[in-house]
Amino acid sequence: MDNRANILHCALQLFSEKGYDAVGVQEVAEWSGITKPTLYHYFGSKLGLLKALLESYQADFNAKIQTASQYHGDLPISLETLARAYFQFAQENPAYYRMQLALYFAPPDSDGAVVTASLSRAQYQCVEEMFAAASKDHGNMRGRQALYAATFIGVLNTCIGLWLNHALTLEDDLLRRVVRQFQYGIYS
Amino acid sequence: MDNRANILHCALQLFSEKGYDAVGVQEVAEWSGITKPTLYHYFGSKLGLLKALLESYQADFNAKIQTASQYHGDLPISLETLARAYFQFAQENPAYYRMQLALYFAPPDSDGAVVTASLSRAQYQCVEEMFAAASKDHGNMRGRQALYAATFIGVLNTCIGLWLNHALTLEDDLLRRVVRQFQYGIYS
DNA sequence: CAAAAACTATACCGAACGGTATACTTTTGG
DNA sequence: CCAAAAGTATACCGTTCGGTATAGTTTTTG
Repeated sequence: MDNRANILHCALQLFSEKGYDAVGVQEVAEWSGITKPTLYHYFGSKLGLLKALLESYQADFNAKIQTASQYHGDLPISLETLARAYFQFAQENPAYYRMQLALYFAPPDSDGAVVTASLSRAQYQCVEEMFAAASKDHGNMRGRQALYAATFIGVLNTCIGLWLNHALTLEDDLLRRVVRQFQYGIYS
Repeated sequence: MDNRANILHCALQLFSEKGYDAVGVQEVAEWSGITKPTLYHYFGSKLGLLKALLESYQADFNAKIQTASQYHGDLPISLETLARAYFQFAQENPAYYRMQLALYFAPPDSDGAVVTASLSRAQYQCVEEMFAAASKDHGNMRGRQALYAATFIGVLNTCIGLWLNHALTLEDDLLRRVVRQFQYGIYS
């Protein structure tokens, strides 16, 4: 068993359930079945552990969003593809999504928020570019790509947040409804 | 100067900027110009301090949302009134709103999330009841009050979150646009 | 005016914090 | 086969954590 991967896995579980600040290095080491110097050998510091964790997942996530946010001339299809990518990633990595969501809304001076900021910005930009591309076909959207990107991601995150707290299920039915509601709102 | 109120004020600033877990009791005491036993005299524990802080603000906030979420037969007006109440409270209490937002998305086993849960549920319920009342006049909405409440609050929180990070301004223009977009999405 | 209640500070508790110096074992490469 | 590099553990560092015992000072109240 790979120690490094195992530490990352245990850290993700703990961070996502209790929060980065509330989890001690000692605790991560114990859950991983190793000792602190081993953890420090691989990650250098507690913050280094968090960075490694974020990078290992976010690279994959951002790549998927990048692919899904390509605009091919049909906005409804693009929105649905994008929403599906978000829902699918969240369902495949619920613990990570929970942690990422908490870090995104974490206080600005916290360690977590600082590290997360740049990673989530890249993703946000992909979506904004999709709306910018679509606005060529939908004149009345012009100049509002940023707001659309933010609110669309916001709605998706709202749904995923509810799903993580078992307040709803991420069915295909919900996805289509949410996308349709958003899309009709734009056309107004 | 009232010590109790002063401690609450300083705690709010620190919690909202650095996060509940990352702030020590000692730190709050120093900023407040008092010592730890004084703080413990008033609040009993660190968690007691957080509870007192939440209750002192949330009572006011929930009352305002309760008032603003009354449905008087006109959904567009209700939505706008409600959105205005959210924006106004956030603008009047930016530090508190930042903290409350962070706590809402905090990991489920963290102290903050447990304390926040019940408070935010009351508010959520007000909004859901508004949509339920409105669905009598809008048949096609029936059965989706919960989803509408969640996504509407989600959009508002998205906007407020962006405003807190200086990514946009909460102008009346934005408010009307967001409300209109949401409302047209419903009618679809 | 005295006694009880409320308030505040000094000094301290054990535990946990993030992090490391040192040494020992295992693996790797010439 | 040996040496260098990588990996791991024991034991410890100083600091800060949340919380408190005790005692002194105000303020309120009978």
